[in-house]
Amino acid sequence: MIKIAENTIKRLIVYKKELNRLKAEGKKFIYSHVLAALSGSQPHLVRRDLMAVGYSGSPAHGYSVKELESSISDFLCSSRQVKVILIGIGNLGRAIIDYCHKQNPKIAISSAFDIDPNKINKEYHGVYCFHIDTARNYVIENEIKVAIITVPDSEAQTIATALSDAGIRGILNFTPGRLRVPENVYVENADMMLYLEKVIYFVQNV
Amino acid sequence: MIKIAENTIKRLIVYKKELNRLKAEGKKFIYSHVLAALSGSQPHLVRRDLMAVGYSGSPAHGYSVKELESSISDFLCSSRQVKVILIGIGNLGRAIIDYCHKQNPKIAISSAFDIDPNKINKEYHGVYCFHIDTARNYVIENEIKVAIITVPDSEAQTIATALSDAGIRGILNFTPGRLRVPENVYVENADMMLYLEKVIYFVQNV
DNA sequence: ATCACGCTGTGAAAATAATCACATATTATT
DNA sequence: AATAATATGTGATTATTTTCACAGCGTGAT
Repeated sequence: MIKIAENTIKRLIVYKKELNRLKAEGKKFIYSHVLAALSGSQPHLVRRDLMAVGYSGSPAHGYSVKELESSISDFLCSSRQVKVILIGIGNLGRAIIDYCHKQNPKIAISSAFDIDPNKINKEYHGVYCFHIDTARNYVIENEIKVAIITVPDSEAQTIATALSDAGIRGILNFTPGRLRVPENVYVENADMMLYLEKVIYFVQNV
Repeated sequence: MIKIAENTIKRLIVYKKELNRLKAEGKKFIYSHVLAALSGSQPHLVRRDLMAVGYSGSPAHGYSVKELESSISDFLCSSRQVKVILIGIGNLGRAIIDYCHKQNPKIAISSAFDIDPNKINKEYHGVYCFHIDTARNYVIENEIKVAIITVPDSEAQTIATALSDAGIRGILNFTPGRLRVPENVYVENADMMLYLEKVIYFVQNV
């Protein structure tokens, strides 16, 4: 497989999101410069990025919204549906369940896990919560590949290790600490404080 | 001012976080290769990034943890303390207030705003919540420069426009939509669904 | 006092990413 | 049917970012 730049992936995900919106609005075709404007990108870059996807538009109408959306969607994620688990039913965990629920039908949070007995055996926006100790088996039995970690900092490494042992392949980590995981586990750190610091930097310095 | 790459900024923020942890652990000195390992970076890149900050280490001991932390901190954010407001007391808003509270003493969420009467005039982790219509005046009177938006999608653009008019300079947007704001307002989009899609891509394709 | 070691700081090189520029294609118009 | 207008797709170019490589320095050992 040809190597695709990480930035290209990030932009493709944004294009896809915009295309979905356009599709819902009933728009049929879109030009690279319009998609660029909607996505905070550049027309040249949109076309360059789409080379990776392999979808071709028409000089007359631009890209078919529906076809391009489905091409990018297939490129980014070949499976029909991806099952994800979430560890840690705090405010953040609940926000994510709610959000995912309405946002992307291709991604389903199939179960949640927590250590607090008050949270276990309840449903949150349709997602059932089990005891955290059962997560390991759940991952094995259901061949879960991706987990979202929204537990308190102190628990993060323990659960990351357990999940890695059970065969998880990707973690979205909302914890501020850096997780030590095997080489073959991809970790994306989403430390919200860091985003805030970035905003503050650009406000003060640009 | 010399232009600093956005990636450099992101890494510096991570270095700072790690240095803070090391400081708390009582570590006095650190080498570039250790800091790199802790931050998911490379020794060369650490040294290159630190050129922007202008702090010099010693070949014998590496960098003084305390001094380097404070140099990066000053570089990223010169003010003693930054006041930030948060719009939208949902699960996500509460999670952020809680998190910010314990994470970074230099950044303070000075007030929160919501439209729901049940949430107004209450405190959340010590942050008082006002009616959303008062946000505009609050920004003007307190010279607030940075806002966090965690309202439902449909409200985001309205509040972003109001805040921009009131003189906000940076927005951390947790809403999936792209905000239209004046040129001089910096927007950082933190769409959690996008991070999740990124993880899924790398799990399936790398 | 001298030497060896291992680090930092940085110019230079390599790799990567973004932009340009234009040949090509498609449609609407005359 | 020919022409004009406009957008795509991509080789070439430029800009940016990362990595390399090594001089120079400070420390501890001999």
